[in-house]
Amino acid sequence: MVANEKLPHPDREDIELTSVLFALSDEARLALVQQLKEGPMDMANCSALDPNAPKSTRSHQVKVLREAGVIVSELHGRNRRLTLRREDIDSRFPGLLESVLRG
Amino acid sequence: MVANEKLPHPDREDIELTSVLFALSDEARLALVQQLKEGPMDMANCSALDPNAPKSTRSHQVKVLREAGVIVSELHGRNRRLTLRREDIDSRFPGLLESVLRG
DNA sequence: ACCATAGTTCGATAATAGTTGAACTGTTTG
DNA sequence: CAAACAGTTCAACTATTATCGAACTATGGT
Repeated sequence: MVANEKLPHPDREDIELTSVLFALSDEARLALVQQLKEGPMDMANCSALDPNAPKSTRSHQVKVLREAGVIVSELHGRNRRLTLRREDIDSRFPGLLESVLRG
Repeated sequence: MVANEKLPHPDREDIELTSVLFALSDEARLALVQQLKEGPMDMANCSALDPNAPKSTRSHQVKVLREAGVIVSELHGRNRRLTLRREDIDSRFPGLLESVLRG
């Protein structure tokens, strides 16, 4: 049913505040999240992920956000489609995303 | 007028979101901030700052929060009185502290 | 089947952060 | 003024993160 996952994502109840705050405490990662507030987007199309940076670097930046539970990264064609876990974060930490996405 | 300061604090407008998020992304520092939401408190009385830890360690933990603009550390007798910069943070990033202090 | 695309993973290295003891600064108390 | 108190600063060390090239994996297109 679900697109091939393979990459681990924490369950909603396992999302930790400190991990989320850490993931968002980096300019590049924060910029990506800001971009994703508009809606899901393929990694390849995210201008927030510096296209000049090596792909291993971009992959790592996405990984930190994924492992913290901030975004979902799912296979979509031969791309990775990134989606902000808005409801999960809102449910765990009401108001957090809203305030961060404004900043 | 103001108690002897010496330690630098960023002006309100210089407080950066990523620095604040980073400062709050550590368990020990977050616990201290949680404690300070009740009101100002002297370092020496903060149970959130592990009393068994060396004072250089406690001093460093406080420094990160101070330099990020999360707390004020002012001389008060021979103690340091720590105060959450609630209005400054609220003004810069509305809703952020409220959501973090609940988590 | 083959090749290109879009990533992931691994291993090495660089950069940033955290911990701590020792020496130092400023303040209150005797 | 001297000792005690409360912390800061410094320097060395450890630990965690970030960056990046190279090899690998999976999918789509021809």
